Amino acid sequence: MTSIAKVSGPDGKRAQTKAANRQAILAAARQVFARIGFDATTVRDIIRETDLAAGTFYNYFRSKEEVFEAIANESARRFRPMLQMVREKAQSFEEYIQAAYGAYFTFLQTENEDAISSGAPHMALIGVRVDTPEMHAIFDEIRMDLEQVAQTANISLEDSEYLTAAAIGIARELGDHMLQRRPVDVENAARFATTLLLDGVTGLARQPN
Amino acid sequence: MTSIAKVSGPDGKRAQTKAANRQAILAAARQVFARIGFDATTVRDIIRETDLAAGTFYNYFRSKEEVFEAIANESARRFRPMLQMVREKAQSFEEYIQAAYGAYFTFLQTENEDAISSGAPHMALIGVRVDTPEMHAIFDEIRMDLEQVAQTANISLEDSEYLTAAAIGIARELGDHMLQRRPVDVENAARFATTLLLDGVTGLARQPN
Amino acid sequence: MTSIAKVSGPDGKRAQTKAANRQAILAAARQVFARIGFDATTVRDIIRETDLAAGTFYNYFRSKEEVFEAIANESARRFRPMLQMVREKAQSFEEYIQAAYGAYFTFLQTENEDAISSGAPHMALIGVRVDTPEMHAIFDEIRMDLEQVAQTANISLEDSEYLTAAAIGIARELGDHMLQRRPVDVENAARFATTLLLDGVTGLARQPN
Amino acid sequence: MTSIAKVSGPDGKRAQTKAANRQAILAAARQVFARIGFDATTVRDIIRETDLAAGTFYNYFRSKEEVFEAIANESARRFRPMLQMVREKAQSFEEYIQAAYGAYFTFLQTENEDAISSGAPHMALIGVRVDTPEMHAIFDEIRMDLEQVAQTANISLEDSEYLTAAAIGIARELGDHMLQRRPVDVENAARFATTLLLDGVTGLARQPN
DNA sequence: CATGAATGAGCATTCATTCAT
DNA sequence: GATGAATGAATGCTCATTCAT
Repeated sequence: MTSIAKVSGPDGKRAQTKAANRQAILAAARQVFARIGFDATTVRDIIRETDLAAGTFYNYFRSKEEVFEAIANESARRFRPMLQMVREKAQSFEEYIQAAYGAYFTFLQTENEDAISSGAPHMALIGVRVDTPEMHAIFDEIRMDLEQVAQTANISLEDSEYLTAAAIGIARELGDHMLQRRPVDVENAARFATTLLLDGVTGLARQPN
Repeated sequence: MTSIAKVSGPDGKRAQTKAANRQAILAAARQVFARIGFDATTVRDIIRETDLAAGTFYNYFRSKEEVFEAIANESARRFRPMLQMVREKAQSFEEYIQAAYGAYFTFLQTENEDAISSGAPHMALIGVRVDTPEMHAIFDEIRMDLEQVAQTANISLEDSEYLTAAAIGIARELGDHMLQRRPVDVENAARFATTLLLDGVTGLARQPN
Repeated sequence: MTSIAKVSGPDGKRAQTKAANRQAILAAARQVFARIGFDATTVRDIIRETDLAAGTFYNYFRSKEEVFEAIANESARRFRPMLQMVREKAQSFEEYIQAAYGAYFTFLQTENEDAISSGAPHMALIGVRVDTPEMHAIFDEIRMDLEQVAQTANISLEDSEYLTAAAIGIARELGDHMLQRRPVDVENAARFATTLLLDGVTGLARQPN
Repeated sequence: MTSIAKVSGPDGKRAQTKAANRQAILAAARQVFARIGFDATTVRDIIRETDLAAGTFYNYFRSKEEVFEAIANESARRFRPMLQMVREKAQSFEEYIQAAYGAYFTFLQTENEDAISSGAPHMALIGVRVDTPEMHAIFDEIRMDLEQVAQTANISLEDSEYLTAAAIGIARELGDHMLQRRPVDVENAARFATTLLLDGVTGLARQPN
């Protein structure tokens, strides 16, 4: 129950209630998605987690897909600036990778803070792990960044796709495991991923944890 | 339509029918899952792809989840021997990695052969990409294999989990992209993954595609 | 309650039940349409008048529109042969008109027999009073028949449409009133309509009821 | 958008607003009824065609049925004086019929002027074609007028109901078709209906269009 | 065992109506 | 008196599952 419907206090303006309700729905959706997964979630599940009535849902979203997109886009919108900052500040390929993994894992931790403390199982879904236009844009950004170094490193452009895929695969899978550990150690995960991507197992052997 | 039910011709051997129907359902399920995805699939969708009647489904499976598990376990059961062979034949860490990625990508290609030729979109889901007990067993096997080398390479045991995760992340993501390319180039993907895992970008730069 | 669901007697074959259920739905729909009108009717209203379950409706029809069409087409299919017989037997324009009105009013009475005895208000809707392809075909038939005489009577073809409209208007409105009277006097209504159409008020004045 | 609500300009006379809003709702309702039909119309459809808010609707009407009745009654209230004038001026039965049909078809054209120019499909519904007390009053008036001549023409009183029904049936059906023609020829329709009612097909044959 | 129609719970969605502002 | 968001009953429809044949 997260809604604040029917706020009638001194500052309970219409607009505030409306925004609050929207947030209530989003919050409820996040929770339910995390708990039972997107596909299993019904609109009823979402509003049930709320003080609102069934019909009210449709004053804010047209479907659970739309809520999901809103959540995902919101995540993406929050993540992109971080990535941009990383790109702008990075002085070398190594730095870029290091900072990018750091940003992603930090972001992942932040996004799932609620889920982490409550122990919800599906949390990894509520990260950056979806196929939204916004998401694809992010992945393309990463790919373009990597392409630069791919050329520098004399790796044929054709495989920049594979390299991006691998980098993301590492991020995703490692991220899932990182979120399961207590305490959640962003630093360690980022270092691990960076070293692995740059130097492989060979590199990991050289600088043990 | 893959079922053999109601075969009453001269060679309509009754004895086979039962096993054949089970296979018919499994085949139909595989197709539908690949076409529209697991969650969108209904039991009706599956039996419709069959000569069988609705009720017959429940003579073989209790739910679509059970069919899915059966498919997944079947995949796992097919993949495990491959992995074991890889482990037994490998003379070094490098060889193991190389052979394991080769086996996985080959397996992926084989499993999705139908989907590949028909251009179905959800094929990646029908691979080894699920959380089944059988699946976990596979991942644990891999992890144990990697742990050996982790020790050898002087990487702390604590991170063998991360290493496994990363290796699997690379396999999954790279596998998805590999399946999208025409022709599907298993060799290339395996080489790429192996090199990256062993030596990282540094290694890739040394031996371009 | 008109359904015969779950007939399990000695002759209770599947096929029979199925046909019976279809008829049960049609009968129920006819009743409800007659009682509260098409638009006010819901699918639930229809099945409630039945022993069947909600979902069963959709085993037979895709929507209430489809039931309605089935009813209307059925009516049309029953009426057309009558009209054809009329056309074939008629030796003159007068005979055609007389027989056509007679056929229509008889048909109307028959169709609404249930409604007449139960006193339902919307019965006129369940006659031939709808816009179905089948219906239009009937009206076109009538128009073509009338066009023949229109030429014979030296009335410009352009107005055969008006003449048909007028003839039908008389039939409809008179039919409604006929159905309200007790006893329902088909003979009288047919004679009245025929005389009016042929000779107008002038004619009516000459041969009072 | 026909409402004048929220006019706050220099000439925004408050006093008019209330009456104006009522008219705005009526006008909007007329449009929507004409466009999609009464049953398909929702209160929301009506207010959406307005500058007003959803709740405001209920300050003026209790339901769409009430709006509809208001429209119908308004139509009736506009038509009755015409009919009275016809009755008062008519010197003979023929003149009465002629003038009455003329008045009705003219009225029909006027009422549907908007629909005619915009090509809306449901226009015929928005005429005099409903069962309202006001409507019945009109029909009774007509019937009483006709009864006079019925006696004069030596037609038994018992059938004045049928005669009225027939006259109205002709008017309705002919009216529908008249509205479909371009240009809408009121004169012609009135002459046709009059001749038919008075002398029937025999009469039509004598004075072709 | 196979069949396939019946079942009825459950979901998405709409909409008239209310009511705090 | 106007506003427009909230309400929740009502509807169409789907689908897993059962069961008589």
